[in-house]
Amino acid sequence: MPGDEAPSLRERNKARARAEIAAAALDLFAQRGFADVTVDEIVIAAGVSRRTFFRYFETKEDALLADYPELNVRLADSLSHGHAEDLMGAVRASLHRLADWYVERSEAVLARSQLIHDALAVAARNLEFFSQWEKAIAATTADSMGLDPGGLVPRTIAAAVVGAFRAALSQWVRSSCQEDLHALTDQALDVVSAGLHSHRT
Amino acid sequence: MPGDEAPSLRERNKARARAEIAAAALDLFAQRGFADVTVDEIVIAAGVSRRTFFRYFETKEDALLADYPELNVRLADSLSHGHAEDLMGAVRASLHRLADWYVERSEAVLARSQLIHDALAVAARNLEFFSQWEKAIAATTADSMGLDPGGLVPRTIAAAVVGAFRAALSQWVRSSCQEDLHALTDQALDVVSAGLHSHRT
DNA sequence: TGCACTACTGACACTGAGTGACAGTATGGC
DNA sequence: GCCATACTGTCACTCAGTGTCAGTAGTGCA
Repeated sequence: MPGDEAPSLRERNKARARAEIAAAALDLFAQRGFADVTVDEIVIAAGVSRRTFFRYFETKEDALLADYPELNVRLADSLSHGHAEDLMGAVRASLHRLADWYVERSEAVLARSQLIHDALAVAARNLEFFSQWEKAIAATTADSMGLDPGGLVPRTIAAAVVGAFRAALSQWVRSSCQEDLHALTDQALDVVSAGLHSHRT
Repeated sequence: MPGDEAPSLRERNKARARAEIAAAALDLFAQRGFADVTVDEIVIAAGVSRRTFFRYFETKEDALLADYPELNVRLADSLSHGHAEDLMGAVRASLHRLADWYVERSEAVLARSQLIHDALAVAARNLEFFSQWEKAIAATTADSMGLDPGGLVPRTIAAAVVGAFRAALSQWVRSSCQEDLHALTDQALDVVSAGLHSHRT
């Protein structure tokens, strides 16, 4: 299969071009906001043609969320290495791997978080990615429990887990990445893991 | 305040126009899919001008999800009437009121569910509405527990609860609205309420 | 090194969503 | 009936996203 091991010159050029376009876009977005930057301006800044931009990114939103797909494969990879006996442990470990990714890019995450909530279309696109995580976790859950991946219980568990992680991320960003994302993730997972009824007042 | 009690002729005309446009749009979407229908075709079918369409709906997606805002106010209304002593009970009751809404519109829900997943932009917009429910439930939760509505615990609880309801809805649609949505809602809520750890294999 | 083959890019024209401005028409209060 | 206000239609415009095709750079092979 192509793309394995040694990336060719073409592959490397593609990856570099994609990263350069995304960087140029993020730079402009950070200066003037998502809506006020046109694709024309991005491609001029990046030194490529309009058409090339849309070969790398399906939409303008995707240019802002350029590295999310990488995050998806990281989650899928991590989930596939977990032990089926301890489902929640495997899921928890996978989420901590995602947390690592976020912590490594604190500044970029912070710069983007405001932009994401400014434009409704970006916010919606952002949620799409979380829903992909839910699918992946539901599949793993169903697999370990011998259930239908589209069934009620796996989907409920996946939604609760990803929801917990979203809450942790949100709190982390609110603290300007000062709090410990791993600790927040554990706290949020503890809430859903122990059960919501224990939070009666 | 205007709009209360007796709706004027203007108000009724607006509501009717909006409903007619949405009906014309849904009809065309059902025939040929979301992407293959242009706004021009919708406005011709509805007998209004292009500009009028965009006065009633911000985007083409919103024309398909026309009655969702109504659902949001129903949730907010229901939550505000709950007793603070029994948070989970109030939330559960509110979700059942939403379930009623869906059950009343089974055919329309079914017709739309396919369209929603066909177009990525619609699916993303759809998730936006669920995230508004999360905000509302997080606010209620925070209120009843004396916490920050944007804090970790209320957001985690809200995400888990709404996630459970989404899973129930999804399972209901998969059964072509044949299963009992209220029972599915209760089952999903029981999963998150009892705690995920109880689902170890 | 030279030659074909394939992947990628740029240029151009086009469709369609969404917006701003303004003139015309219907509604509600007097 | 008259006037202020809300609503609608028309027109012109910007910009996102797509199809096509010719040109160029990277790759495999002799």
